[in-house]
Amino acid sequence: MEEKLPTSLDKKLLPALSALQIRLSLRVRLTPLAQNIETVAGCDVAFTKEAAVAVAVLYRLRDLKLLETALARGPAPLPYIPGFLSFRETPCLLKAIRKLRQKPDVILVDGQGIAHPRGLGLASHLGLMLGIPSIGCAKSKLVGSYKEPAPERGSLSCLFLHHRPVGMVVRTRARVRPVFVSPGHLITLAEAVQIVLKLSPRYRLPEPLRMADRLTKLAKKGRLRPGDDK
DNA sequence: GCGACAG
DNA sequence: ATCTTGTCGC
Repeated sequence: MEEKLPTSLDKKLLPALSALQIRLSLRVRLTPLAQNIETVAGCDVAFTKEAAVAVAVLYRLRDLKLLETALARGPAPLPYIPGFLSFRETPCLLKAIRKLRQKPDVILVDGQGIAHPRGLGLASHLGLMLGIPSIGCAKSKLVGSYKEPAPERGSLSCLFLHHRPVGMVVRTRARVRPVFVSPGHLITLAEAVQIVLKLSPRYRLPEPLRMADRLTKLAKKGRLRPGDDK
């Protein structure tokens, strides 16, 4: 006898989560980085039924060298609901990022920063919880409007929401679909864009996100040693 | 009523 | 995101 429908959540849950996002968004700060950035962490999650597996990788920005990796497993609190992704992925991602031996200067996240209906995308949520500067780099947009950027690598086009610039549509590779960059926390849009371009010298997605995505899928299928590379 | 809709 | 074979292109 099935009593609960996977798609029917408590009627009071989403309104409560929306209120929480609005409250948290007021704490997000879009300020210039206080110091030079040496390391950037990339993170991603993969799901299997109700379980989630997250991976955090640490890169040295200067030469894009992989310094370390961390893995964590956990449950998926909620199903995927547009606008509430952070409540599904944040728990496991936090565990993985906190496992890194060295604290990253910046966190790069596969999702939106402030380019969100209530100004608190996954990247902003994670940065705020950790108190670390964060950048949102999504493969597609959630909200806002923009003009298609030029086909050359490095071309930019502002993403607007309510007449306000909340992100930048960035062409990281010539003639390839652009990515959507938005500041998460403790960083400016301009700084976020520069870092993403620096981390994407050859492929559409920044190296940290490509690596995190690859490791996350390896961990889901085959086995992945606690401390393993490539 | 008709689209849009991070992962 | 996840489910999946072959296939077009550099």
